[in-house]
Amino acid sequence: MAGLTTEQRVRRAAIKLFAAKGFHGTGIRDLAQAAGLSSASLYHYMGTKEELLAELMRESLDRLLTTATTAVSGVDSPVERLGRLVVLHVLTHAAQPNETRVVDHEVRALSASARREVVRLRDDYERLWADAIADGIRAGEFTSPEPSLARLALLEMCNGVARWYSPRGPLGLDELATNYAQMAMRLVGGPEQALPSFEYCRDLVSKTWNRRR
Amino acid sequence: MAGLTTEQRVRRAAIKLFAAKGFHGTGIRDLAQAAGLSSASLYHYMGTKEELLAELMRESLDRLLTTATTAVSGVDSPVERLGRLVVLHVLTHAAQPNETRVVDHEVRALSASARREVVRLRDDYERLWADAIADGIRAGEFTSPEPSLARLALLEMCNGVARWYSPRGPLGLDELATNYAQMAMRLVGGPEQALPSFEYCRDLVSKTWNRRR
Amino acid sequence: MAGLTTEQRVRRAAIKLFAAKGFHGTGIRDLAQAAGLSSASLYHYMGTKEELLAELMRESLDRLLTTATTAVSGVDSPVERLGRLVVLHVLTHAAQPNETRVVDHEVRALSASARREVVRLRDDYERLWADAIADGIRAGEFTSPEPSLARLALLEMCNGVARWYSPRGPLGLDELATNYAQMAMRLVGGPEQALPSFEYCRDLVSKTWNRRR
Amino acid sequence: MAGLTTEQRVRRAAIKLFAAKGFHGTGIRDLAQAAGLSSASLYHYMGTKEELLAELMRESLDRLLTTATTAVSGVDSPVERLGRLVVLHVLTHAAQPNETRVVDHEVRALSASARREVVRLRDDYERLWADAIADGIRAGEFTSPEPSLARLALLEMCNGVARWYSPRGPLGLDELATNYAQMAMRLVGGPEQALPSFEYCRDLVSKTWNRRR
DNA sequence: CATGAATGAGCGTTCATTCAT
DNA sequence: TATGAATGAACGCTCATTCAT
Repeated sequence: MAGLTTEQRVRRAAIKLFAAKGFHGTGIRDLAQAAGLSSASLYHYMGTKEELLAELMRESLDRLLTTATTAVSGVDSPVERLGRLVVLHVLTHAAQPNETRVVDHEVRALSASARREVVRLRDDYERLWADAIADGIRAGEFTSPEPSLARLALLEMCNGVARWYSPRGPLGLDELATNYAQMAMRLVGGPEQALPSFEYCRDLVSKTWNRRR
Repeated sequence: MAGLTTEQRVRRAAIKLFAAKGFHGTGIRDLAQAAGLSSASLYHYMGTKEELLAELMRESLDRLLTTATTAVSGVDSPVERLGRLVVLHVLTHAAQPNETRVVDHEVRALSASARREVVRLRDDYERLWADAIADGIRAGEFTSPEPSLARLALLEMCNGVARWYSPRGPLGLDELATNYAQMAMRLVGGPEQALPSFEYCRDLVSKTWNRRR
Repeated sequence: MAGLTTEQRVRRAAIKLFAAKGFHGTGIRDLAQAAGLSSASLYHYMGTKEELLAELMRESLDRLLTTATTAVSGVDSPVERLGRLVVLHVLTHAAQPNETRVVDHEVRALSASARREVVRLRDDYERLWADAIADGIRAGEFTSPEPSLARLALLEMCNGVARWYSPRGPLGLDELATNYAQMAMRLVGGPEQALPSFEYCRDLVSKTWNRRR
Repeated sequence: MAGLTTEQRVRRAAIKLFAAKGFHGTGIRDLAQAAGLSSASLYHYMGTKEELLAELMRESLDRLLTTATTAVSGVDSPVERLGRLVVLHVLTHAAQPNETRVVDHEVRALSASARREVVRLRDDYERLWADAIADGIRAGEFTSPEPSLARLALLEMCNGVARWYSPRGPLGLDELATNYAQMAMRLVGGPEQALPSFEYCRDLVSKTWNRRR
């Protein structure tokens, strides 16, 4: 925990606890204890508990969206674009499972207005996937009878990684990502040997998440 | 709500609310109101809130496991088995999204002992998938470099259905299930034209879920 | 429990539980279970919980007062009267410890009006002791500088029996009663060899408590 | 109430209410009101209601045991020892009737483990009495056919003081204590003119109870 | 910055009691 | 007689939040 500001410690504690026990299952006192503060002091570093959640979610989605936009912009090949999206998504979910779980599970805990923002970010992100799939079909590289279904299936299957992947397990990040990219390509009927550069994606993810808020 | 016993009304209310707001986000008074009772009366029909959750989860998983076991037992072809599992899973998640969401999201809210039971049921269920995939690979019908990854990817992708499918949307249950079966076959490199009987699976699911507890 | 009416079972259960856990520590459901009834059925045999307590206390005190009045009326000797009071009191407290404990501990749980009745009965009972002591002093058989103090000391010391006496312990009822009578005589400076008839008192107590309500 | 910390106010309120209405008859809201706090604030100054009770009882018994041990240690004469024990006990029960009533009445409300501690303290205390009586008999100064009975009778008779003594009544503490010492001596057949120093005992009690926790 | 103190509101649960059957 | 069903009120306790210091 050395080198972290108190605010960062609060946010880390929140992410960890919200991921592990849920937003409603995490008390303000749990948070305070995990951050090494009194519960009163917590309020120097956050608004309400719900505002903290909203911030964390917006930030996580922001990073994901930014990274993905960077990765696919200017890339013509839909195959390459979809491949990059899958690998980025999987790497992010494997490397930041707590952030990811919070984003995926706690939308319902947000107030209406915060939820709207988050949903909009999520929609923007999913559009990148939808576009890659649609372009791939148009270009004759993918064959999906129901492109929306494919998108949803792909996203859910990749989200799942956050729920079970462990760096102490048998699979390295590269194998994990490559396998998922292959499964994704198969799922949309694309060329499965055409996989994106793992190193490129890994560096992109790492750059995004090491950048301090 | 006609024709339901009070206990059933309580359980339905619990499933709906736990699915919508989470276990910790649902108060006993919410539950009572949704069931049309006072909060004191609730306790004629349940033990503690947590015991109610545990019962609901066990029952849902029990049904899923029973249905799936029925569907695959005695079937030799791994392709047919996996196909049926996918269709059953998708139909169940589309038709009973609340039960399913609770099962998938609220394991962490269970006490240690209840969690053990639920995890065991889930493990039994996943074994059916693992066996079908492993047998398919052995028989040369599937080609998956990492069978466990394939199983996890398939399950997560099918779970997702409960989060977004709406019977009022453009897709019917048959299209939904058939598409998922096709995507699943592609994902494991199997023969995608060999799809299981939708009617058979639909009847099985319907029989399981119409049976009153 | 054979041969008891349901009402008697209820009263016995109440006495036992009120003695063991206190009036406020005993729930209506405890009572029902101990009496072998549903809590609703209980109300066929009692008024409110508090009325039940009041009845039990009045009845116990009534018996004690009646027995004691019988034992001392027409007896001239204050020594004999005080001796009988001590033996009766001790025997009652040893044989009916639950009734006694309730009477001694739960006055505060009564409503004002019920408390008044109970206190009046108690006062009548204590008057018998006060008279015996005063007469003994007047007759030169007792020497107590503060007769009220002696009365209170005697009563409390005898009440204590209900808190610890066990028929399975080393002391029989006769030794117990005789010893207490001796200690009492000493305490008021009376002739300690002049002890009342144990058999007479035992029979009186036994007659009083075997009489069904 | 001036000069008291909030914690002390809470404890005083608890002692007063537990004594007056019993542990189970006292609600957390009663406690809060008597202490001048909200029921939530109460929990800054105590653990659970039951832990508060246990603390209060342990502390009261601790003081009693300490005072009594001080008073009798190094004293050879059993007559003097028993006399001091009686006077200390009576003074304590007259001066701190609430503490005393709680200790004497609410043992049953304790959890098993707290009860064990309290009973052990009580046993240690009663041993001082048992030793004084046994030594007195051995020395030929007391004549008690059943020493245990004498001990129990003495203790109960002295406990009673807390139930009725009022400083606004006709008796001063000195008369009260002296009379009880005399009655006690008579009860065990000891020399009743040999009474312990009232002033010594009064100062000891007062020192013990004025010491702030 | 940091926190002890404080609280209104609410938590899950149990209370004593009633009543239709 | 007997009870399942029902409930308003209260239980002991924790919640997220504020604020004076």
